[in-house]
Amino acid sequence: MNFDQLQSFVHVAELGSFTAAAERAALTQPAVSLQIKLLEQRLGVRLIERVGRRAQPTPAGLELLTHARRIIQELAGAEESMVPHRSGIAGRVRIGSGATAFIHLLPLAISKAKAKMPGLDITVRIGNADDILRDLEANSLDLAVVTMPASGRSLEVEAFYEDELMAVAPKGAEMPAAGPDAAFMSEKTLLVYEGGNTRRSIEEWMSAGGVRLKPAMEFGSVEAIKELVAAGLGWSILPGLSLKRDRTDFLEARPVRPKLARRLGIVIRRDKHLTRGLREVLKALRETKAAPASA
Amino acid sequence: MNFDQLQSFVHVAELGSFTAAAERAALTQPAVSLQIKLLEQRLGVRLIERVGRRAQPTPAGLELLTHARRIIQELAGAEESMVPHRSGIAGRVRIGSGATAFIHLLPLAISKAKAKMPGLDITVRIGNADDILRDLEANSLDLAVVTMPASGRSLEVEAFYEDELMAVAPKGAEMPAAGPDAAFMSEKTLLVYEGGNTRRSIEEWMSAGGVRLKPAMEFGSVEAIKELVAAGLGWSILPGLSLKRDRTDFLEARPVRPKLARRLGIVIRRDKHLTRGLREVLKALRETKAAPASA
DNA sequence: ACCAAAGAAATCCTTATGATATGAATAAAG
DNA sequence: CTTTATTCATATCATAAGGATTTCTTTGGT
Repeated sequence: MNFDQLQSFVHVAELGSFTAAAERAALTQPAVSLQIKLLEQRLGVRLIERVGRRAQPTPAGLELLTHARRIIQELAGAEESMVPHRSGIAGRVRIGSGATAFIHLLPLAISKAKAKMPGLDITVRIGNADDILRDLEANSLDLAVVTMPASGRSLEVEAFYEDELMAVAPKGAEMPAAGPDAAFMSEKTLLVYEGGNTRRSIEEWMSAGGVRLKPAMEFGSVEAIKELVAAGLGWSILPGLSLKRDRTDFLEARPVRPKLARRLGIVIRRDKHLTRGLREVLKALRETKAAPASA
Repeated sequence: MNFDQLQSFVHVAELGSFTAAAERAALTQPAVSLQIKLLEQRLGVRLIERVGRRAQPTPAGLELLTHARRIIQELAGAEESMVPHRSGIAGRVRIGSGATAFIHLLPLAISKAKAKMPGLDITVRIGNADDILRDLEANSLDLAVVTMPASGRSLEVEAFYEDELMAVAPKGAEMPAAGPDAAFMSEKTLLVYEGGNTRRSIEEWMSAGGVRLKPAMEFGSVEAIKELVAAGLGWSILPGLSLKRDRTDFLEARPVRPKLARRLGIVIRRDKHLTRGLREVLKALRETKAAPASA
């Protein structure tokens, strides 16, 4: 049972002639005869009544005609619906990211990609690196922006942004000009972001400085910590990214000594097919790297 | 663009695997790979994302999936619709009916239709009017015989049989010669058929007579009620149809006053194509109307 | 104007082969 | 002793070549 057979049948029924139907389908007349014959065999029903030189649908043919027309129309609709996808007008990119990277890095990149490709459908999932990477491996995400290192052998990591960690204090607090070191920081009331790679980096940095991290409180939100520090409740060590934009008039920030940075990476599956939308987003991200958070 | 290709695509998308899809279609895996590839080439869109050992539909694929499913379903419908026409004489008519109408009206009509068309395949579904009509609209039934009124804009109703409701009492009970009225009946122990249009008619009839229906017991089977009345457990009001045949020697039956009848209708879909089998059954039914339950 | 038969063309399927990812088992390191 | 790399076996999809089937055209009836 073929589309061609149905199409030919419709033509024959409409035109009342095998020859005319053949002509319209750019076929020879015997080909059409055969198609109808096969269709009739397949369905076990006579579809076209050959009387004299007229070809006329039987009752069964008449009923099939309505079905066939609908099927052909549906088919055209299916084809039609693929056009936006074909021309690269439509697309989808599912991004996973940590909260900080998302807030300060992705909006610009997303808007750039959207400007290039208005039909692009971008979704973002915020989560911790582990979950994000698991989803990436399961291919329920197309792209991730997470703190390195990112494990997983099926994943490809591209260094993307170096985000220096800063000591943060309330405005007016005194801070060593060369930057506070681990010993200095360990004497302050520390509000720390809980969990994640960033937290681990800070712990290692303090260990290297000979002291242990003794957080006074832990929070799940960098934004919350910023507010608390600004209100004078303690010090913190936060990603520079999160300090670029606002609250600078209530906060004192300086790079720690020795320098400590977390490196953000763009992660995709090694075998991921790069759609146009995905390429646009990647390009926009790499451009953002050059001029970060300038918005 | 082939049905097979679409079918394979649907299978791959649903099963998430080329190999599994191949197995289901009784093909080899490369055949399925090729079909998908050709389909993708034809449409100019990537439909299945092959990532790792999993296969999942792209956004374009997801959209095509809905179309493809519909097309395949339409095709099956087309094929199905040819079955009644097949081999001239064979066919199938699916009838839905209430239990009473079925037992006393349909057997005769069915045997008549079968005599005319021995190859005809007739199936009957018993149920309440609502379910039957729903199935009729869904085209999983071809014809229904139910108590009117039958709602449904896509349905065509033909009045078919007037079935007088009779007061039924155990043999020997005294009954007004002109027929019992509502007041009279309300003093008896009443066994009533539960639910349905017939029940509603009786309620209205008693309301019109100034009394309320106070059933002693309700049953789901007219046959059961007949037995109980015959056993002297009470009175009832039943369709005359159900009293024509048997048990007359144990039952006293008389039309109620004022006369009360339920009207049975033949219902088909307005756009239903009349196959020969269906026409035969309709004809047989209309003949039965003239000489009801004489068998 | 449609049907039938035979050869030609195209399509489609299968077998065989290769590449890649996954999962388990094993070895190495903190 | 748990965690992280490495290795190997296995499962999956892609590709290529050969062969079988289908389908079309040509030619000659009815």
